[in-house]
Amino acid sequence: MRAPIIVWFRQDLRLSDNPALAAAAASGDPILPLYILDDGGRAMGGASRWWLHGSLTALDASLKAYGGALVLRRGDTANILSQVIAETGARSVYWNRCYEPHAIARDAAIKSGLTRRGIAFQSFNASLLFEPWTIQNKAGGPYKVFTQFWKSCLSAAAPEPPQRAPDVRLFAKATGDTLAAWRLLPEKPDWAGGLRENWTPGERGARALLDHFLDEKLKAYREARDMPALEGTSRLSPHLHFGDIGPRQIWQAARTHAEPSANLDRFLAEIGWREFSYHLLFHFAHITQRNLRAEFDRFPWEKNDSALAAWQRGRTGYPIVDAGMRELWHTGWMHNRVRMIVASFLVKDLLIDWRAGEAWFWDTLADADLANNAASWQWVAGSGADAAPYFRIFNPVLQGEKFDPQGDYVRRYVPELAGLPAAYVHKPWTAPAQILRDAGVTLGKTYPLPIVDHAKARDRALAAFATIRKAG
DNA sequence: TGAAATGTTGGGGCG
DNA sequence: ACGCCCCAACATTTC
Repeated sequence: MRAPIIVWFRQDLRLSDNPALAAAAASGDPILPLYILDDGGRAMGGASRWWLHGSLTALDASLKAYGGALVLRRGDTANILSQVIAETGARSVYWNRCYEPHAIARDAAIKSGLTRRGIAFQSFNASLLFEPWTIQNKAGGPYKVFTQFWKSCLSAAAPEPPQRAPDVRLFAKATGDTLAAWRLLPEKPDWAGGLRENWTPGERGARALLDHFLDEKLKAYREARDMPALEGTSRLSPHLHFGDIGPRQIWQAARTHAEPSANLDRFLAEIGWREFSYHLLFHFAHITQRNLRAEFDRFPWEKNDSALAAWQRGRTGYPIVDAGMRELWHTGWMHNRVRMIVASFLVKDLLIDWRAGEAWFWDTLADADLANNAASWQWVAGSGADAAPYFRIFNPVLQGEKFDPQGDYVRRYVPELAGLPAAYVHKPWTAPAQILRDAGVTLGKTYPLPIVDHAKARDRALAAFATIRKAG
């Protein structure tokens, strides 16, 4: 028996468009598919763990169809790899690249360890259309402005077409954990009902969602993408995070499915924002912790635990904000337009540090992704690259009325307001007493009064912004 | 990938 | 008929 190749799965939990797996399969050597759960890094949130369970289940099932099985190990990544190499006599390890700072450092250490022991390794790109070091501005540096970045990407060499799932014929075996033993699913209480109703983790679920989006949604994408009551977006973000699907597959499917159009360009540009986040994180690794724009280090954030808690639980008294936060809590996901609204509210109306919002999203989003999360929060806060200027402050009432005109989104996630007519559903405190009574709403009791006055909060935010602008 | 404040314009009411 | 005022409606500027 020939020595096996370990295919180390990470954020590429799929068989198609998986260059590491394809290369291993092409070698003709037996393949040992391995996934390592390493609790050493930033702890995964509950919704992410739920999703990971589903993706690993699906990947294992796909491998079993070929007569293989996914080997699960838990512990320090480098130690696990050493053990598996020793146990199986593997002579090489293939994987697809990750781009988070800790992953880069970890993988560098692993590579030197493998080199020392004479174990071959190869890494591939499965997760990005344009790897961060391949795109640079005229000065040879990283981009800090999205439109320029994306223009540069679009004029660069086109992404490789995705590869089909290889016909894997030969597997190596090794012992491993059962997935159940990892206890990734919530037990007492089982809060994952909303996730199960909304999502099908894994490669097939991702492909079905993509096809549905291209068939039904793309033609109206530009308008519908901002309406949270509609399913106008692809909802692929958690699948992309775990690698149930890769951006090359989305890119190719979208471009072969649809004629060139503003809708298509806009959709691909959203994939571009993901690329931009990875570009930023790679070149400015500190953005997960620190402001990209240093003048924000002086920003007078306020510590306000009760306001933070009200925001987290969807009890701010602003219906569109509360609907978004409850959608997140219930489904592990939030519509993009609403993410911007709730983030603006936290940072600008409550003056709470974006890092508190980033941490909450990290804990609760199924698509929690270091690059996207940090870059997007800094974008909203104004401290990031190509950021919204700080004075661009969303009015939660106007945003609600503009993007959820009938109030359907609010009614879905804030059922205690469901009886209010559209004219008041985004500002219940302005409703006449009789209308509130008819709707069964008692403000301050069945639904909170606004925890801040937006007009005052806006003035306060502008004043806070002025303090860092003058000084710097 | 805003909103509010301020400025401008033009139609209609009215003396 | 004319000038004046009011104020939507729209545009521009500012935060």
